Amino acid sequence: MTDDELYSIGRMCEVFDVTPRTLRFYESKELLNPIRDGQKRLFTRRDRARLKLILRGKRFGFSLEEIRQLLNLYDIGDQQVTQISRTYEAALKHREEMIAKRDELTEAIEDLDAHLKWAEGVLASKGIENAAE
Amino acid sequence: MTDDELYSIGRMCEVFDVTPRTLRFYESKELLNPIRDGQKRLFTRRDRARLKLILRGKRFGFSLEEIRQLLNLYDIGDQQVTQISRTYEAALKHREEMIAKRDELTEAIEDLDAHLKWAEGVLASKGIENAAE
DNA sequence: CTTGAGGTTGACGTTTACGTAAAGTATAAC
DNA sequence: GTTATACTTTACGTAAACGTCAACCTCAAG
Repeated sequence: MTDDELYSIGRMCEVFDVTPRTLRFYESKELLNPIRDGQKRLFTRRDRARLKLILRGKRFGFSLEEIRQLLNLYDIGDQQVTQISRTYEAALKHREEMIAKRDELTEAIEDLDAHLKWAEGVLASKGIENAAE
Repeated sequence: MTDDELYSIGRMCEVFDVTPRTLRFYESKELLNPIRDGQKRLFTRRDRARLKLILRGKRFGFSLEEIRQLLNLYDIGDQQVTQISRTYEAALKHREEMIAKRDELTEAIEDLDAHLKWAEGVLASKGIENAAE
């Protein structure tokens, strides 16, 4: 296929805006499995895809452990059927969680909007008061 | 008004499903300002509203410090105009962040859906294979 | 009066998610 | 050959967000 290039740790850091420490840490936690060229790590397309998912998950407030569970879904190919269906169930739950989170976010945004509008009102009237002094 | 009841720390813990330690910690961080009856804390309607926002913020992956900034918007009444507009600006930025986060969540959900569908396919065919043995 | 329920203030411990040196290796460039 | 660049492992440090005692108060009930 295309894009089966291998990235050095430095390259990874540039592309994803993380530190080497972070990547090594994720490897130690078995979130990434870079191959080796001697000592050096080489990150595959799969590692890059996983890292993207990791960073995404983090932004949503998931812990690395939660994310680790989830990552299994994304390379489900080489698992037994029972394992796949377990992973599948977990993913379904996760999906529910994400949807709930999105709904709550929507609510929070609307909430914030209301307060922003109110603040605009306050700013306007206080501006007038101050201008009147 | 209505609902100006004061909650004990125990009551708060039941209602919001947190520990006393958490509430005291939030107070020490100036996220909550319970009044006192002697030594005992009494949480006002305002504290409850703030706690709700805190827990919400946490679920979205915001740090307590970020949340603290935001909380200011919600009782903006007794601030100077310059302070209000600063708070307002911060809230606008926060709003952008939340919207971005929601969009990304939507993307992530669609992404997950695709993988789920694929997994369904795998499960179906593997199920057939296994049934054929 | 003491007992229990519910609260208090320290203060040290823990987990997560890395940061930050310290010291060594490997390779390409001068 | 040494110098710079990029990387390595090992290991202690740190910030955030609480958990977990220990020792104390206090007030109503038996």
